[in-house]
Amino acid sequence: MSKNEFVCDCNVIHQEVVDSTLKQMPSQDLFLKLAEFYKILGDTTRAKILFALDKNEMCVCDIANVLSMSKSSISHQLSTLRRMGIVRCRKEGKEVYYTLDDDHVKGLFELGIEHIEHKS
Amino acid sequence: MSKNEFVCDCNVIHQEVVDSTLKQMPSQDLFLKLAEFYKILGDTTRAKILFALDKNEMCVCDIANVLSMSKSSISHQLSTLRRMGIVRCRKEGKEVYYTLDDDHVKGLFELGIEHIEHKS
DNA sequence: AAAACGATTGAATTATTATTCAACTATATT
DNA sequence: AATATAGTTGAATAATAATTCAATCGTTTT
Repeated sequence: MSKNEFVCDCNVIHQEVVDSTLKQMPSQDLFLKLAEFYKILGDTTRAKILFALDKNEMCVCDIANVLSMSKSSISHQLSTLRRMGIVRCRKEGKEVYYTLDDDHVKGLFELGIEHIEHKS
Repeated sequence: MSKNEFVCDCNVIHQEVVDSTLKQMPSQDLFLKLAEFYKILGDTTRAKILFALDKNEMCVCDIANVLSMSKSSISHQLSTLRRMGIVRCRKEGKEVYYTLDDDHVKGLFELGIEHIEHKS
């Protein structure tokens, strides 16, 4: 039985295409990891933070000021970026300074800008 | 007055850094467009659809079967992808066939995979 | 050692996205 | 023309993610 009644009620399924595609599909795990990665720049706050950090090392307060947002929300975002290994931080007295720690983010930016320019 | 009391209660702001960064920041509009673009692959459903379409042209029902999801949710996602100019469709009888219509998506994929491999 | 300050954290709230469900369109088949 | 089928759509619901708020931590200053 190749047709899954629960998924779809059609009978035009191109079974060969479906099967061959299924065989080539990466694992769910890979898709989850990819999605996690792309989500990084899929939020303007994070994108701005990363863009800013690409220019200068900054403390949380600086970033909050650049983005005109609360320290807390910036800190939350920084903590997810840190967890993902996209930014690194160093403590100096009471302040915590952040820097970019990933080579692929810049590539993402460029690709995105290319896309936008191409589509408009 | 350079210090914005409403944003942040600290007084360690590195004003030169903040100002210079602000000057270099792209417009809010650009960030919104970028975010919209990155969100495309930031969802496993869409990522899978695009990966599948990169392999073969498929009708909605095929895609639903590859992903084991309902026609409706696939159709919703396809409509946003179409709106963004990422996929194209062609009608043939009752069926609608979709194909990839963007050069940057493949680049995104590759960059993402690179990132994942690098970080693990 | 107390107070002040920069930053972080967890829980609650708000905002945003994805999926489902039911109704509907358009084409094809009888 | 009536019925069936592939796909779409809008509104409702469910799931996810971002921000706020209040409390807290660690370091420095007094």
